[in-house]
Amino acid sequence: MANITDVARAAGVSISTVSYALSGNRPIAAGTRERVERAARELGYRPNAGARMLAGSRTNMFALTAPMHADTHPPALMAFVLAVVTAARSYDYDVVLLTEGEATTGLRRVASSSLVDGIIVLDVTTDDDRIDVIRELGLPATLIGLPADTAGLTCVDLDFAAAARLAVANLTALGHTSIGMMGHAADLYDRGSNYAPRFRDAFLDSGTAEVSTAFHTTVATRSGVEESFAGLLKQLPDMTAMVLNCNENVHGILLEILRERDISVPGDLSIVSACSSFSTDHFLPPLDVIPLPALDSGRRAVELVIQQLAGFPDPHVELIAPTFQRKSSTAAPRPR
Amino acid sequence: MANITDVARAAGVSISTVSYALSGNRPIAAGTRERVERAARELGYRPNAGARMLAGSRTNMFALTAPMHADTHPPALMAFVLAVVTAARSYDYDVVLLTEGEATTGLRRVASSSLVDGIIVLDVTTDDDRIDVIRELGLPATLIGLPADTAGLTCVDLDFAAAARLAVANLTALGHTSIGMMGHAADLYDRGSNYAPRFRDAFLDSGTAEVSTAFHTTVATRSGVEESFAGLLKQLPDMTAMVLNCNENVHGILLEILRERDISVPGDLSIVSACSSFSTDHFLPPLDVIPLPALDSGRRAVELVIQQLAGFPDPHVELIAPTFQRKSSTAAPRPR
DNA sequence: CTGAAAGCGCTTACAG
DNA sequence: CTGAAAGCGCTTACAG
Repeated sequence: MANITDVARAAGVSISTVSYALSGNRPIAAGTRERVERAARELGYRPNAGARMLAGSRTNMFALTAPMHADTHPPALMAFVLAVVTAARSYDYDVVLLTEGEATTGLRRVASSSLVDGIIVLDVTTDDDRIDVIRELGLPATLIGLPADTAGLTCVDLDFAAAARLAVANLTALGHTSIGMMGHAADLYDRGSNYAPRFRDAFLDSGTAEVSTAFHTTVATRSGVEESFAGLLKQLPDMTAMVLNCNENVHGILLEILRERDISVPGDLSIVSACSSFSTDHFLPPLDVIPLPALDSGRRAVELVIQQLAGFPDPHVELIAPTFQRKSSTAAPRPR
Repeated sequence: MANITDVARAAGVSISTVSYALSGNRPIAAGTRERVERAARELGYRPNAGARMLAGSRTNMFALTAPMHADTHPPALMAFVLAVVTAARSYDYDVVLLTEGEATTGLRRVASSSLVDGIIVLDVTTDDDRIDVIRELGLPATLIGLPADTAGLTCVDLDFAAAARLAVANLTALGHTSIGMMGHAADLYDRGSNYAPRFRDAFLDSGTAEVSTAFHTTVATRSGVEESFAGLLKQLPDMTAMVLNCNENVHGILLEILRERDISVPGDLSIVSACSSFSTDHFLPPLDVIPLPALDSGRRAVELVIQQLAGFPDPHVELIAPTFQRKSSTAAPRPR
C-alpha cells in the first residue's frame, strides 16, 4: 500500500505538497498538482484513514443509530439507513452503524474515542434515551423524527400533519364528504412514537361542517381489518373515501375484502395511502400515495450535520412537505 | 477528552504502562493495573480511534457490503445487517456500511485506505462483481451466500437443499405423499440468486416412487397466487401438503384463498413455510417454519473473519443446518 | 515489572 | 509557490 512518502518521491515533491495538492487546502502550481495526481493515481495511493483522523480535524465518519424495536417497520428502517449512507458518501463520509443493543453506550463510545464527526439518529421516539446523550455529547447531530422536547436539537421529519391534510384535501377536491381513516394498531398511538398520532390528529381536525371524518385503529390481520372497516362504516355509513396510514399487509387485506364485497376502487370507494414506505404500484388498483420520503429525509439529515460541522449549529426542526402521487385509486364519488 | 498522557499522569505511570494495562498486551502488576483502570474510568478515557488504527495493526473496523437490488427482501437484509453489527460489536468491532451504489469501488476504497480489517459480504449472487474484488484485495472476508465459484473464499449460508429435504421429511413422516411447492417469482430462478434454485431442486429431488412433488413459481399478487395454486393442483390433484418458499405477502394471500374455499389448515392441507425471514406466528394458523437463520449467519460470518484475522485463513464453505419449528399448520393427511 | 523512545502516516502552522 | 518540521495519540519493540 503506497503511502504519502511514496507519492512524494514519485512526484519529486515534499509530502506536504502531496497533501495540499490532493486535499486542495492550499493553491498548488498546476504542473505540480498534475504530477502529484498522476503519481497518486499510478501508485493507487489512498490516504491512510487512521492517520487522517489523527492528524486532521475530521474523521470523515458519521454514526448512524438505527434501533429496531417492536414497532419498527424493517423495510422503512432499511430505506432510511440506505438513504443516509448514500447521502453521507456524497460528502466523502462513511457511516458506522449502531444498533438497539448499544444505543446510548455506543453513542458515548464513538464520541469519546473520536471515531465520528457527527451523528444521525433514526426512528426517534417521544422520550428517547438517546436524546439526552446527544445533548450531552454536543457533537453535530440530526434526528430523523421528533422527540417530545426538541430544544437545542436539529430534527428532520415528514410533516405528518400536512400529509393528513393533503390526503383529505385531494379527496374533498374530488367531492368526497365522508372520509374514513384506517390507522395503525392501537398501541402505536399509546407508545413512544408520535408520527402516528400526529397524522391521526390532523386527519380528524380536517373534519368540517361539510366533511365528516372518522378514525379506527387496525390490527394487521384479516379479522382486524374487517373490524376496522366495519367500525368506520358504522361511524360513516356514507363513507366514499378512505385514507390508509397503516402497514402494507393491511393494504392488501383491505383490497381483498373490498373485492369480495364487490366494492370497486375507485368507483365505489376512493383510497389514498399515506406515509407509506413501500410502493403501492403492485396493488390492484395501484394506490394514490403520499410517500414517506426516506431519501429526502436521509439526504437532508446529512446536509444538516455537514452544516453543523461547518460551524453553523442553528438547531431547528425541519418538516418535509408531503407530496401526492396520483395513481388509479381515487375518483369523484358516485352521485347518490 | 482525556488522552493517554492524562491517564498516565493521574495514575503516576508511563503511557506505555497505561496502554499495556488497558489492552492486556503484557502482564502488569495488579496494583498498577488497578490504579490505571481507576484513572481511566475517572477521566472517562477512551483510546483515540484514529491513533489506535495508525499505531496498531488493527483498525477494529469491518466493512459490510449490503446491496439492495430488485430481488432483495428488505426485512431479510435488515435482519442480516443487524446480526452482523451485533456480532461484530461482541468482538469490539464497528461496522461501516457499504451500499449498492458503491459496491466494488467502496470495497477498494476502505481496503486501500486501511479503514477496515475485514469484510462481510451480504446478498451474494452467482456472478457477483464484488467477488473478484474480494479475491484481489486479499483481506479477511466472509460471504453470506454462495457465488458460482467459491475457490479461495470463505462462505456461510443456510443449507437450502437440506431445508427443502427437512420440509419434505417432516411432511412425509406425517404420511403425506403428494406435496406441492409454491416458489418465488420466475425471474428469481433465472437471475443471479442461487438460493431459490438450490431449494427448488432439492425439493423436487425429494420426490420418490411413493412421494410426488410439484413446483410452481408465484407472482406475489392475488391472481398470481391463485394461478400458482391452480397449477400445483393440476399437477397434484391429491395434494395434501404444501411447502412455501416465497415472500410474506404470498403466505397471507394463500391462506386467504384457502379460507375462501373452505380448505382448512392443517385439516385438509398441511403447510410448511421454508427459509422465511419473517415470523409466521401472526398467520391463522401459525405456520410451521424453517427459519432463515439471519442471526446465526451473521454471527458465524463475523467469527470466520475473526479467525482469518488471527491467522487461520482456511477458506471453505459452511452450510448452516436448517431447523424445523412446529407450530399449528401440519397434521397427518385425512384418510381418503 | 516498568519506562523511554521510535514510529505509524498524515495535516497544517511556520518559514522562506 | 513549496518545504522542513511539529504534532496528532496511540502501540510495541527495545532496555533495564
